[in-house]
Amino acid sequence: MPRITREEKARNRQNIVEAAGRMFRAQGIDAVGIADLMKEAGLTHGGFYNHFASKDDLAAEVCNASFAASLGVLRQAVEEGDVPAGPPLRRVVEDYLSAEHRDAPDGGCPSASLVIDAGRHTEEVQRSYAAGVEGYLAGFAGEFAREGEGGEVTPEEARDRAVLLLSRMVGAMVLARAVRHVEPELSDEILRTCRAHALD
Amino acid sequence: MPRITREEKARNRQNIVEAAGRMFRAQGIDAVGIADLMKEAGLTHGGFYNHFASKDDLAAEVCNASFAASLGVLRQAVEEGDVPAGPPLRRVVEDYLSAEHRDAPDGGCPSASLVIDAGRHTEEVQRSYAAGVEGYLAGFAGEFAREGEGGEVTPEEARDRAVLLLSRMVGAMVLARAVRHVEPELSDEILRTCRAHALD
DNA sequence: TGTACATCAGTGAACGCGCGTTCACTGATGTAC
DNA sequence: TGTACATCAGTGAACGCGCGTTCACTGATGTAC
Repeated sequence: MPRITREEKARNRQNIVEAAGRMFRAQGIDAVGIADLMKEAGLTHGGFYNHFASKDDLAAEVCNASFAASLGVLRQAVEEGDVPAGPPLRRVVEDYLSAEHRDAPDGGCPSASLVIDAGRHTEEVQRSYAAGVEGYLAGFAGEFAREGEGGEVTPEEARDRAVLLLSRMVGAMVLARAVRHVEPELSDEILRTCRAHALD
Repeated sequence: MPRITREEKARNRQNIVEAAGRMFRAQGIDAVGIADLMKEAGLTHGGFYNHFASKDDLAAEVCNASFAASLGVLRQAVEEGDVPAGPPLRRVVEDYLSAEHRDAPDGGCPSASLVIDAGRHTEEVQRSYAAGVEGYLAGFAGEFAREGEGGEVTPEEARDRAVLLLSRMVGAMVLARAVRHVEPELSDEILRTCRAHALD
């Protein structure tokens, strides 16, 4: 059947990146084999190297793509203000520290799901991850600055608060996920407590 | 040369657990091979199964041992109050969120170094991890209760603060480690900011 | 526009490697008398 | 206490497996005329 159209090739590549994005976040980069993710993308494993130089090459691109998608969702939540009411950052916290986010890492924040994986891979992956973290921090800091409209919040304070918020949310999420299967109540408690006090 | 003394066997077993404790925390459980860690313990790989039923069996024991050792160090810091002055929990935060702890995960807190690994292994490993987290929380909560001596701190508040503190410290540490090689300044900033505000 | 040919994405077998685990063997230790 | 024998911790080769990666092959697409 091959050879295929240029558009089809592009679509296949996109499918690989998206499948890997879900699988890497859910299971970890090393736990997902090339054959697994190619199958998930509807292809066979041999063609992988028509698209990427190596698995680490894909991992770096996946990291970028996952952060981009995740930041997009975040920004949308901030602007549109769907279900949970209140100021944007409060809504972000509610979404982030929800049981749904804990139980579906495949579509969630890569800061949390790839935080250990990133450091154990290529420098390219690490750069990609660090850039994503910076993106999150910038988004949060901007929102803190906007909320403190009276002028009492300096850029430095906004930045500090962003760092504190991300650290808290990432810590709560990784801990909640780690104990979820054996201590569901502890897992819920961590989310609940941090949800209530994350913006203190 | 074998067979060896019972005491020697016990010492060998201890060496394996300690070597694995360091290596698992530094590199992750999956990144360390049986042969690697047996070599580090001064043995050859074949003898591993004279001591443990499987790698996961060892991982669970290592998780327990690492938490026990780590909690011991913590308790000691609280009681003895070495270099950094101030109330115990302040000293714990300073130690925990230090560059030294970030750069030497092999002797550090398993809550941070094994947080992702735990969830990806046996239920036994997860139980072992969860028990360690509970140990940390109990220790922190006890200290919060002791510090709020005027009676204004209820047990529930002490517990909440413990959950918040651990989440913040774990989040800051895993993030700082993840970006350390490519964005050392960001890594330092995360530690510095959280050190300054962890007990707010 | 039509034709001839080069390109190249996908396929699936194969390669080399390292992993967790098993095994036959060794010989000093532990034990029964 | 001394002797004879069973035990079993350590050794290192070997096994099976799955991984990332390579490769020869196919045949529809893209392109040059």
